[in-house]
Amino acid sequence: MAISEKTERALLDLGLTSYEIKTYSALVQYGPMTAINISKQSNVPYSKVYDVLSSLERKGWIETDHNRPSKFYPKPPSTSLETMRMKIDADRKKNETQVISELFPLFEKRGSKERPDIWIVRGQFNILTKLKEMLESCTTELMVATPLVLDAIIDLAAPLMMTLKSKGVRIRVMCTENAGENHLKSISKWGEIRVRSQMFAGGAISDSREVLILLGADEPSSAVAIWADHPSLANFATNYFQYLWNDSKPYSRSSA
Amino acid sequence: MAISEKTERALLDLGLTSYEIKTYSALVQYGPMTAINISKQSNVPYSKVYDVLSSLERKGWIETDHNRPSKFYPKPPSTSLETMRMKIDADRKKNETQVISELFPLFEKRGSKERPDIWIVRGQFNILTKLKEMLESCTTELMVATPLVLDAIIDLAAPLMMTLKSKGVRIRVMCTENAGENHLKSISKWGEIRVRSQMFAGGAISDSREVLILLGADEPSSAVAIWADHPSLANFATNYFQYLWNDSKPYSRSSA
DNA sequence: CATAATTACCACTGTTGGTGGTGCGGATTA
DNA sequence: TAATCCGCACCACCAACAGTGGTAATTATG
Repeated sequence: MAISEKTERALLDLGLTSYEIKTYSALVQYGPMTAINISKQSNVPYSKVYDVLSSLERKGWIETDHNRPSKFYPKPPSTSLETMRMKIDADRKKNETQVISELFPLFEKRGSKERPDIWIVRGQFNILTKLKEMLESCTTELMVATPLVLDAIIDLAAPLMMTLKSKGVRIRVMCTENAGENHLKSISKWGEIRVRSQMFAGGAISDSREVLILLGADEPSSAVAIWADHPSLANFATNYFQYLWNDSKPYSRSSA
Repeated sequence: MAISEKTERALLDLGLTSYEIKTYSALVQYGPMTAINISKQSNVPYSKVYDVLSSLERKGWIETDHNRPSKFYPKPPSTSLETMRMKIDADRKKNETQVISELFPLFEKRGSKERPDIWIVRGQFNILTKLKEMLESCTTELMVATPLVLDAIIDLAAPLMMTLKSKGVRIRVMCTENAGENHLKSISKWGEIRVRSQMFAGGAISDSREVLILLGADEPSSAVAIWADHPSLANFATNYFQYLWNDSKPYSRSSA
């Protein structure tokens, strides 16, 4: 057998067909070959090999001299992936500007005032987006409680947090004791940290006004959160956070 | 009618179905609505509306209160696009690391020495990738001749060029007189420029050793280039470039 | 409380585009 | 002429989607 099922899945997701995967992985494993040998090694019908090869060349995964018989050379996976990313990003950017230029004016005209002030937000990515919205409008104070520290959140938040800090926003983060040392360190660059042994739900409070409460789920895709702009809910959450905060141990860096 | 064909195409490319497009654009145009009204405005069969709406919510294009009747709210297009980008990038990163971790060792083991030293490179993106490879291995001297200045190239090249310059590489760029002032200015940040009235083909020469010759085409996707590591071809190209260079006018910034 | 109206949702069918799979035939070279 | 190279044409299959039917749940109304 050729490559692991996981890698095959990954390549499929990246937009290769199963023939293309067989062909490329054969080239990578056994080195440059002619079409015939590729067909033998990869079990791709010979009459399809040229379709597949030209498609792979177009997509940037292989190169070919144009001799007779042609030999085909795999590019390094890193190069292929980068070419692919360039192509996709370029296409997407074009689409995005097109969409924004036409739809955003319509959206703005309506105004978005009719939005209610409490929402159920479903799905990890929607939650992250909401969180980002919150961070962008935060001006004086941010409180975060998180039972588990998600890489995704750190990645997303870090740059925004830095700018927040430079604007003088007080940032407090509370996590559980099992959080990784690395995460804590990177957080401590922009916020105060306290740790506690147990925590039941996560959340964020911005300016004691906006609240996001995370209701964890087994799968990230089915995660649910409540976002609210209600003063009362915000007050309640703020109070509760204060209580927990006072009941938690300050975290001090090993280097401090 | 609702939105332009171009935007519809763009949204399709971004992964929405035609029902989803109708639904979302109706929401953007007429503001938040209930399912029934959405069905009427968008001409999506009522019995399908909930499927479509929940799919749109999952993808991050709309939000909903969960009342009876539910009202549905479009998110700003910019937000939707960003959520989408986050999701795609995350998936892709996972796939990429998986692929690299498994395939790159195989690739390295074979070594890529068997590669011939002259190549036909097809397609704009493959050419750009090749160019990047050249830039990365360039150590002392770079010559570029370009009849038309492509934004894509500038974008790609600028950061690399800066590092090249800081490593002491001499960079010379030759273009035609009709090149835009902006482009020339940004190029002049990292290289010497000369302009001439006419030029028939573009190309790049790195360290008088590696050559890339551009054979223009009508469509960018069918562009073709020749890349070579042949000393003789490189010498010929270098000579020719020198001749053209001496025959061209230096470009001086208006601000200089 | 019973009934009608509305809302929310489910199940099925036909179509379509893309891919896997197979055969053939023209072109090129020895 | 024979063998190999290259590519086209075709069919079967599958997943995703447009489109159509209907049913359960909830709410309004007499």
